[in-house]
Amino acid sequence: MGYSSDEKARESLDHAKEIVVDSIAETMDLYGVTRSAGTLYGTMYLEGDMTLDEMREKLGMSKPSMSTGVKKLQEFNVVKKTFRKGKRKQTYVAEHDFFQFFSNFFTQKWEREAKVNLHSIKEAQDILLRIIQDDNVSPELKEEAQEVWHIMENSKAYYKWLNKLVEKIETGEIFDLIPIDPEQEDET
Amino acid sequence: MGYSSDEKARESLDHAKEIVVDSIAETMDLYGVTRSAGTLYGTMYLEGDMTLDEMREKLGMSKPSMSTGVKKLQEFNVVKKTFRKGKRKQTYVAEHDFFQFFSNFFTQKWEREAKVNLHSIKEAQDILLRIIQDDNVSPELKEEAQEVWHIMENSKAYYKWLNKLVEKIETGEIFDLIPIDPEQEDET
DNA sequence: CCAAACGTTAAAAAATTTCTTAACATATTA
DNA sequence: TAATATGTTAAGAAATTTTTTAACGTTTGG
Repeated sequence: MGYSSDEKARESLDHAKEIVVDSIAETMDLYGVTRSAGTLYGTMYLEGDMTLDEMREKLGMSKPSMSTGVKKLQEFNVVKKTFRKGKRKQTYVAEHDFFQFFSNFFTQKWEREAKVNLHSIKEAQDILLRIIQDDNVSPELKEEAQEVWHIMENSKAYYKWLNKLVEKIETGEIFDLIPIDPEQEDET
Repeated sequence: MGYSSDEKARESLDHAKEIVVDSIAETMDLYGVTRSAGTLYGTMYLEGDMTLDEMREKLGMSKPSMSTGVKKLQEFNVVKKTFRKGKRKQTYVAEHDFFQFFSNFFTQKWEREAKVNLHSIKEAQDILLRIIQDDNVSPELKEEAQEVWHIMENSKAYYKWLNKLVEKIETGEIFDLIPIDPEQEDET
């Protein structure tokens, strides 16, 4: 009894998962993560911890693809290795707290942005200063150099703010400033 | 007098700009914007308003590339059309307030993320609920459906928080919560 | 200590994306 | 109104990225 119902239900269940996994993949695509890595993350998010072979089977892709996909997700700090008792194969688990995902993903990028750009600005401003202080350079060029110098100088405030934002997120202070809404009652 | 100095100075100045433009392009690459669009933005940021032909010449690329590049940047709300007096050609200007850039760029993505995912979750949860309430489905499958339902339910809080964050940024409240550091004195 | 399993790396193939050339539509000016 | 300038679209070419197959080293279990 209910055997055929189970078959249909299984199909529905998988379909429901697919909808959300695709949605997660599309979202990650927005931020420059490839769709397949996004699908991988989404799948692990809903299925729980998985081995490379389980991923391969689920996504219908090759094992090296899974391996490199997982590696990329690990770079973003949203997937970690785990152990499954008695199992020989390595398993991996997706960060399933999206707040933590947000934190790990964006702070890493913003930190890098601030660092890289502040460094470039320093380098560029040094060059510009040498032009500005060189008496053999025409006033027109000096003025242009000064303009560019100022544009760069002004942008520093942004990168410094970005670093502050990163800190507020890493310490969790951000959730004092912008609280997470309390959970609603379950409907089930 | 100083003519050869000017030539060298011009070269230095351009080099200084390039360093920062490259840096900006690399940063935008981090967020999934192509390097050429990033370079385009960075160039406009330092050079001021430009026509498509000026971009073409500066970047050494074709005009249609410039056209599509600008269009993409407009989608991200970081480039706008402007008018240059007496000029027939259309000019474009890059958002040169990085705080505004940040706001325009990320709130758009986060808004989309929240909308797309909340919609998918609704759709998926409807399907899952039908399984859960179907008496012909085996308890094992029901339980799995319920587990997945809960995972999805829990994630809603994140998307709601994301919408709050977007609002705080759009209204500028975020800068009350995380103030921009006061500018330092000029060194020139 | 041998054999099989596992995961990664390397090279080749496939797919996608980006860019260019060419054609087109629209608008401007003479 | 004709001729030219401007920007976009479309189709093809080029380049890059992603994926797979194959080979390799390492580990584990018999």
